[in-house]
Amino acid sequence: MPTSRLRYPAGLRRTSMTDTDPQAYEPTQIETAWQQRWQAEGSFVTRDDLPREQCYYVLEMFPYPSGKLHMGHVRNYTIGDAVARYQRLRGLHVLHPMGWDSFGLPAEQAAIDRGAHPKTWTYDNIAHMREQLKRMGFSYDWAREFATSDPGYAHREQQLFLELVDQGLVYRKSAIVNWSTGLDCVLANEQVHDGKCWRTGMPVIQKELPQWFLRTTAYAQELLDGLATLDQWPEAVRKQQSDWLGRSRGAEIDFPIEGHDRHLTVFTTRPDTVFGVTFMSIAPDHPLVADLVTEAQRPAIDALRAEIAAQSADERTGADSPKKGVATGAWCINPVNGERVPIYAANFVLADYGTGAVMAVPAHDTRDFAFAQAHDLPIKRVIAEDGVDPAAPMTEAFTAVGTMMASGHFDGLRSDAGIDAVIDWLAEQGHGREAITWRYRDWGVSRQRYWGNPIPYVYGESMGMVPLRPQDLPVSLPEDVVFDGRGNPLNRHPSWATTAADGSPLTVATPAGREPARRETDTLDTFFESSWYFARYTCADAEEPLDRRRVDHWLPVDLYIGGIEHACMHLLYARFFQKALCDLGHSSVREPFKRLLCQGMVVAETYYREDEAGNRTWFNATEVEVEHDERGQPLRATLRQDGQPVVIGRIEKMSKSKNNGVDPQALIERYGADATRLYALRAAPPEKDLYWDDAGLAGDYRFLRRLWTHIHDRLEALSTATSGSDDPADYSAAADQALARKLHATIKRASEAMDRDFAFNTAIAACMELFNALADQDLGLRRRVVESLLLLLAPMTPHICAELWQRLGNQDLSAARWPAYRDDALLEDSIRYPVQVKGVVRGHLELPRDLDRAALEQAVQAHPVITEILAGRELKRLIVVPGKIVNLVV
RNA sequence: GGCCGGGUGGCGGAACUGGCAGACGCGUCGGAUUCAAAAUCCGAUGCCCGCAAGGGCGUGUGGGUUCGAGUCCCACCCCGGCUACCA
Repeated sequence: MPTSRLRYPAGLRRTSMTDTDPQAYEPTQIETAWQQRWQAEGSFVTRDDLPREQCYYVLEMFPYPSGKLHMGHVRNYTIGDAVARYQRLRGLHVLHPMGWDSFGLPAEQAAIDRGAHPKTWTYDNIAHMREQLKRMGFSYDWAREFATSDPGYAHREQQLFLELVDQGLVYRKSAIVNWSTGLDCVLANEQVHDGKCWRTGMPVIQKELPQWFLRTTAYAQELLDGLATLDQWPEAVRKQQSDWLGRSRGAEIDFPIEGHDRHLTVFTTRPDTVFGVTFMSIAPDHPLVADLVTEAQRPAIDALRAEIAAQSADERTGADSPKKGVATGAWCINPVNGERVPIYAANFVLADYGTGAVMAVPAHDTRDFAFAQAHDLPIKRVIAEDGVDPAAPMTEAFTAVGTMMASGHFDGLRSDAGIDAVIDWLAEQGHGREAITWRYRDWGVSRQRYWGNPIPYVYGESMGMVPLRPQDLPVSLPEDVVFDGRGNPLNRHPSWATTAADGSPLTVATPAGREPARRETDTLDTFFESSWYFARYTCADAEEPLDRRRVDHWLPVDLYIGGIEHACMHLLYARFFQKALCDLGHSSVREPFKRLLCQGMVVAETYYREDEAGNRTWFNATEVEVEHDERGQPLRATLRQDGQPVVIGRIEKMSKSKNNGVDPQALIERYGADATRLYALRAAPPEKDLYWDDAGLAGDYRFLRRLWTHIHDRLEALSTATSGSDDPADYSAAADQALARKLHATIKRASEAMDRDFAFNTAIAACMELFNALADQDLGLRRRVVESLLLLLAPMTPHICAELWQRLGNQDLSAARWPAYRDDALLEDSIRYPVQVKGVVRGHLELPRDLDRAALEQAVQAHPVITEILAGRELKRLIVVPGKIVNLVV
């Protein structure tokens, strides 16, 4: 029979008949009651005055208030909450804050689409999502909540911006920028994915504009070095950041230009090949090109430059875009051997990396080799390949280590050692120097948008750009703005840019008095706000941007949880910011996040139909009926509405476009927050993708209800019994001893799973196993086991555990501690050894635990099980591993 | 192309340093209950052969090391993510 999704579980459907039945599991009632109690008692408000070793700071990446919670949030925040509650049970004082990354473009889009003011829209969303978070039972310290668009936060951020200006970390320059055609706005390099805007997917083009930059590259080396200390970060993130920083060491070499008194300076990581240069490549938009080009070549060069200017970033730098080069007609001299080499302008050379010019060594560089072949340029071998005739014609570039040749007095040197030798020699001769180049660029922070934090600068007619004085802050956004989707609304406001806070005309001081001034209308990239919010949580009430004592008390964050998609954006900006904050005197902790957990995506099945044109209509799982064969394999899917088949598509990340999302609100209403949390934690380890399956969630709901019913059916007996000993030795019945041992085994498994890598899934499985083992054992022991289960599950499903704990007659669960286990309590007197023959298990034998190897071997050989297995075969070798296994070799 | 993950039943996933593969959950099948269904409870469930006892095969593929390999080594295939002319 096909199963329908999102069935009402029986316990909920009967509400009208049973809502007075104190025995029924009613998640909504229990959960909201406990949530109100936690709120009223301020259960999760955190102090700042306890010794740091007794404290724990767990943080999840705060959300953009898009309107309502989605499953990704639910998963992320459930993981964080389970950790927070676990650490509290462990006796630690936990800081677990929440807030809102509330500046950003969707608010303006909503204004354009629906006429809602961005501010109203944003704060309405926050109010709704806050209620959803509370309904999930997350244990946040709401006293520290803020939104980054709050005047208080924005004001202090402007103060920090001015401090960064004083520190020399802010500058403005005209630059070629990534311009999103979707947003009408500049993007940072990190926000361009595959040549497209990371938010809208619209093409990104190159445009020249004056821009504000943060000198992030000043910290490039420290950002790279710091990665080595982040040993509790996933290797993948460290690798991505390291690649993004992209440090290369090599040499800058000056090539005199023939007929000019200037040099063409190149950057190379292979100075050992400098004797093999046969041409030069220069970026077409390099400033020297105009001076170099000969009249004959000018039309061709201009054509190449025009082509590049018209290209999008994607077309220009895509891997399979054709490589084009045009001779400039100019030549330069290789300073190491006096050879004359032509200078080409080439589209694959980037003006803003290195020096914007490259020395080309076709014999030892794959791309130069291809270019030389295409343009019929000479290929000159200067590194001999071991075991290969150096005179033989080359069919491909040799890029590995070999022996230097045709390189003057360097001949015979290994090329890897030659790098340093050539750099030293070039420096002596005055032809070059050692150089380090980074792929990482300064962070462009200007955005031509309304709903962002204004950059606190003004422009005077004679004074030019001037930072505001701290006493002139804050710069507040005007409320009366028009949103029509065309450019920056701040720019077109009639008076905001020229009016001071008190309503008078805006002026700026000059040596001769005051002159009219105009405000900067760019606002800050929203990554700016998320670069220091984790520090502000430690002192959300501080008058100053940050209270150093409290920042240093709580930082670094013990565990930071979020998606890996922020590896090179948020996580790198935040690390940069923390270092800058240190140098501004706000902190002395240079790395903000001690341990990082990147949770996987939430994925779900997709269903669709395709029309003749290949357009797909996607259906939500709630609209679809799936049939299985008798093995449980899905056979076909049909749309409920018309009974006609739909295609079962791939499993993909939940998204609007694939219509495979699930609304957490509906799940909470139907199954409760505890069941939803339990599923999010149980169905996959945190760092792996979570496959969404409503039937799985229903199973978790059933587990909770079984737990509830089990205790209630025995409530009178259990609550009047005294919690018994957990020591197997205190029981005589085998079933009691076994249960006591299993209790220790379960606590051990759960504790290790939590401590090692937050493997909630295995911790929960262990709890379910222990629950399944409950039968008619000793009553006191069973009470002990049930109480332990409630404690072990409390981080995951806090409401039901707190409620049952209390109904058993206990004080508040929050005063209790995570149960302890003893290794010696889980050992049995005898061990059931598997007996293998040629690696295949053929039988078992039960032997006392404390036999040593010799005694064990004797016991094994004498055992009838062995004799039977060996019948007719000769034992060649006997392997006995105490405590593990018996293996017979025949 | 480069880098990083990952391939285990019908599905999600277990398996600490090599030691009984498939814990736990879902699904499926059978049974109880029911006028009937839903819900609930009990049982079975890696695949193949067999009435059964039992046997054979099994952790992407092919080799190797070992008494013993999901786990270690070599080669390859497939999937996912990130990155993409960085000199």
